[in-house]
Amino acid sequence: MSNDRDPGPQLSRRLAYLFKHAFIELERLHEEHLTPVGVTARELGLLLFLDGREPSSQQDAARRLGVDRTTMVELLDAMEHKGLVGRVTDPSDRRRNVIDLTTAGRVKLAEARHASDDAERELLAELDDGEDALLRSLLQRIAAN
Amino acid sequence: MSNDRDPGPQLSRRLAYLFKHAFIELERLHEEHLTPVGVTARELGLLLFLDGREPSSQQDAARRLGVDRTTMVELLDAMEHKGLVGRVTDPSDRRRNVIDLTTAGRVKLAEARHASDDAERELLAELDDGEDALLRSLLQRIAAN
DNA sequence: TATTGTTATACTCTATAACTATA
DNA sequence: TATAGTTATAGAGTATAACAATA
Repeated sequence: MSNDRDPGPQLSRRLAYLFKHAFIELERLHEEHLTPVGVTARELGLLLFLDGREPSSQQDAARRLGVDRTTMVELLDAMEHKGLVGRVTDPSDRRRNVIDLTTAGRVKLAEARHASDDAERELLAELDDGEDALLRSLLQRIAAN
Repeated sequence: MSNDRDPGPQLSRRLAYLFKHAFIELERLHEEHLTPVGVTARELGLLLFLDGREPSSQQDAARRLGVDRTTMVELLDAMEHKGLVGRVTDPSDRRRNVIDLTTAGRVKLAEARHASDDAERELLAELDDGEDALLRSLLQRIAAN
């Protein structure tokens, strides 16, 4: 009996299989490259979201990142504990917490972004620069619809 | 406050975001198109795996589909109950179950494959045929490495 | 009355451990 | 002793419900 993981051509040529494979593999590469930096992929997502943007409430951030607000609480707890973000109650609406990047958060973001770039390059190692750009533009058009 | 789900350009141009979006959206489209057919995406995966292939043991199928053997038990329970697959104890090793597609399973596979084709077309609606083929070949090269 | 952040609880999905029958 | 299938249990991850503070 073969020990292989190949599910055969009927399945492995399906778009769902191909996207799942790329997604899972890129997640694995991100974990590999981000662990030494000390942030998770989701934390990098929030850092990228916060960078170069108006300060945002927790719920706005949660909505835009596609997590619910209870998950956002723990995510921010961890990041605040690491000193990457700060929570400040909005003076104009004291129910809201405004989230902002700390200086340490910006430094960590730069590191994490480089780690993510490495993960992307590793996934696309077989593609040349033109193919890399082409893939991104096709994916962006899919996401835009 | 905007009600949008846009996480901003810093994140939405990242490869991880783009792949995740395509993957999630295609999953959603599959659920939409497969529900009327009466199979799940994972069941379609197993049908595709079994089609045109030597009969396979449960564990071999599980390994190749990337699920563990306990999950395979419930998956096969459901499919056997629907009459799509049969379990036959292997005469040469009575510990093993050989899984085979029933006639009803082959009919259902054809329906489900069409539904999946529809889901793929809907995801790639913005792309022309050449771009569709290009995307698939790029993804296949990524998966092959 | 509605909304934000929070906490506690429930649910879903998958993995782990343990059992049986076969080898 | 080891492996295939099965079942029961545990764990991670996420969503739902309920609560206090504020609007």
